[in-house]
Amino acid sequence: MTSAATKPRPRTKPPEERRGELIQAAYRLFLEQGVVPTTIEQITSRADVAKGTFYLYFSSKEDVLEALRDRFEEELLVKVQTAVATKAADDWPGKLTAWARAGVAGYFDLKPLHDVVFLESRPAGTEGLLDNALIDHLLALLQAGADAGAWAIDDARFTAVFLFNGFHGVTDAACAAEKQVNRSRLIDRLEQLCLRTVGLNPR
Amino acid sequence: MTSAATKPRPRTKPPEERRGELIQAAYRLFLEQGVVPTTIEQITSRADVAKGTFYLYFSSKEDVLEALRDRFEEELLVKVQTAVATKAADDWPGKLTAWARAGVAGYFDLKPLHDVVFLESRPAGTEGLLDNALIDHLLALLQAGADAGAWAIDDARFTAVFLFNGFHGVTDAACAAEKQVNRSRLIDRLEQLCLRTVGLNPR
Amino acid sequence: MTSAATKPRPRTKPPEERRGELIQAAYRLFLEQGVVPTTIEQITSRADVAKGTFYLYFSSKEDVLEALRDRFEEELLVKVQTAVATKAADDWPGKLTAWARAGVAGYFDLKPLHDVVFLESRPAGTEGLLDNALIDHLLALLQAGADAGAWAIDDARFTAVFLFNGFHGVTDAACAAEKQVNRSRLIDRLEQLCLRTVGLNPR
Amino acid sequence: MTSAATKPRPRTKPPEERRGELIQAAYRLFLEQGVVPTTIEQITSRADVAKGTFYLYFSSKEDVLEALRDRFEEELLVKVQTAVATKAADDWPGKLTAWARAGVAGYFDLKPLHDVVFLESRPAGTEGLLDNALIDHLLALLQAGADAGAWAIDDARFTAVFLFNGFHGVTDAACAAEKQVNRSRLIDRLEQLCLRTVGLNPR
DNA sequence: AATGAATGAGCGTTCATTCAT
DNA sequence: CATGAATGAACGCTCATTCAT
Repeated sequence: MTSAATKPRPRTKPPEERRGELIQAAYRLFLEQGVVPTTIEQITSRADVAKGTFYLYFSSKEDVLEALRDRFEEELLVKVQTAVATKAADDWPGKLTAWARAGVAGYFDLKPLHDVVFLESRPAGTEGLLDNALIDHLLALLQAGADAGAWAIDDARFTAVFLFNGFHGVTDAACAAEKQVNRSRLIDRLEQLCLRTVGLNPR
Repeated sequence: MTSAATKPRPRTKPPEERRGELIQAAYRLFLEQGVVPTTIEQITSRADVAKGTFYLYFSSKEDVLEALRDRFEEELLVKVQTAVATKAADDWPGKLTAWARAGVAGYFDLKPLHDVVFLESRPAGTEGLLDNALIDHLLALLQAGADAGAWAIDDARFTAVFLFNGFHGVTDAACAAEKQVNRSRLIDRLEQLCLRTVGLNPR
Repeated sequence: MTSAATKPRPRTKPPEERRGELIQAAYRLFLEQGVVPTTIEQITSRADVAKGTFYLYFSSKEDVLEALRDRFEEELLVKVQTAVATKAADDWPGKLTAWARAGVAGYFDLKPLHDVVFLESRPAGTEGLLDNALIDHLLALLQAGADAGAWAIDDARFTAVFLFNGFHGVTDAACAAEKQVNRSRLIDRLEQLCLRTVGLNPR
Repeated sequence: MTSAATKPRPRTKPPEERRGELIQAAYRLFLEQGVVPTTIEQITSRADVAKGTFYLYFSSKEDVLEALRDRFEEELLVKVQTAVATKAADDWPGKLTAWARAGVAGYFDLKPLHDVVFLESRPAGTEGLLDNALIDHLLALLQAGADAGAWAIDDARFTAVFLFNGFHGVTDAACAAEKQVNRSRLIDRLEQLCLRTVGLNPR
């Protein structure tokens, strides 16, 4: 009974592409209206597929958020890893400050995504711990520096968690201050605190 | 048609009491099943009042959470203030470590409440900044210590935010590690980092 | 436990006064927001009494509307009766046109009340018949005129209903035309139709 | 877990059919119990669909009433137009009385529907004017007759409104008189008044 | 693979009415 | 007479999910 004039849209696409389109549609809607008010129907409509198709790729809205969280972590981790790697192998303070600098820059770049996936929704567990890939990377850095005698820390994981959360807090605070913060001042101060945290007391 | 056995429950109570019972009922349910799955009906049923009565005291579920948030902040602030006040007026490192110690203890005590009101639900704004009463108190402490020449910090607010978030993160992490963590070790390490953060480098 | 500062408002008033205040409060609210959206609470609050007091004077919202309907009918009837009575006993066309003229004027004056009680709510029965006091009065007039040989009508009640509804319709239509209609033209035309209806064909 | 006996009712139907079934279910319920007491749930239950399905086709109960109103107006208009069209082009009194005759017959036939959509609920505006398609049709008829010199009327719209409302009132009154009224007598009298209204004074 | 009509449990919210004080 | 805290039935509406096509 469907009219012959129905446009013969290609009824199929590579799964990865479909999935990506759905994620992108969801992301934009989350940004525009928030996570909770966004309905599956809006997502599929934006992605130009039928409602049922959503469930071919995801099992729920939470599932999409999971995917976005992975994306966030991955992107930020790459930025930080790259920045740290540019430093000389034995320039441990340099590596640490590069970590801070890249972290700040990355957070600012990914702020919208970050807010959607960590503020508006709730992963599952406890909170700061959940940016785990970042913390693990920082942990490895701190441990390596300690092993090399660059600084003295009692418990690398403890320090990593502390440092990461402190960094996270001040960066959030800076973002929250509406007007474009003085980012270089933020980095300066953060660098100082990073160094202090590992027992390197400049000045 | 109502059975003669209908209990003649007192039809009225002091408003503060009713309100308190509703808050308490909601709190317990939030703890047991989480915030989102808890319905107004369950709350009123637990508080042994009719559904409509809820709306005499609150305008929505979010409203109850607000009340719980206020309760959390108030209780924690009192604990911290009290602890800091016990220290000699010029014992700045002592005050700072007392802050950390009381903060940890308080967080452990109030953890369930904390999780309900800050992890499961979302206040409004950005996150760590929102424990504002705590940060403000710490800010005042840092500023006073700096004025007294006890330590050197560039930006008291920045440092307070950093310190608070670092503290928050490690405490959360400790709580998350299911087994009863070694709390004194946590406090020791946190004290060290607090002192380092303000430029006092022990050892 | 109530504070001694509570104003000692006179706790009692003559019943008729209380009742009148409630009716007046309800009427104003019906006008402002419509009948359905107006709650008992708003009415009592406006009348500055407690909710329960309403039920001392009325059994429901419908009950208040009933009272307002009575008021409307009474007021309009008086206007019309008065106008008709000014005419000479044998001036039947004069009486009929006076009826129309006073009816139009009365409707215009009482329009807000009319709309509240006849348009927004529903009396009970069928509609046009319900302005019964008016129709009965018109019926008596038509019958008397017919008996006096002033006009020829087959069925006085039938004619009264027809005339009343025609009159009602054109008056409503005139009111509905936002801008202040030319009321004298309305009356002129209506007079003509009244006379034609009873078989007096002017011109 | 659903019983194996769950009937595999066809999950889909042509939209127009579904819509029609919902309208019909609503209509019957409105008739049986009135508009206000009828709930969406009853409508869907009667139509043998789920509650949510209602909102696929209508946005509210008022929306269904709108549909019923359209149906009423359309049906009555067709009856009247057809009747008028049977008369000779120059038989103006014939056309007018045919209008009245068909109108009465139509009202009697559609009375239940009429009461539901115009008495129990409220369209939006002022009342009698709202049967506009009917009035417009009558207006055209009166105007054409006047242009042809068949009768003399000052203001065709005014006369149409008057006539329509008079007709409506007497028809309602006749319906309201429970016992099957003498319909031919009603029509006779109405015809006479129609003619008088346009200045044709029989006898 | 894709569709989208249909589902229905579930929720928040309102408010007329009661009755112990 | 008057109060107003408490009631609780009732309702409209949403939307994640299913499944026959």
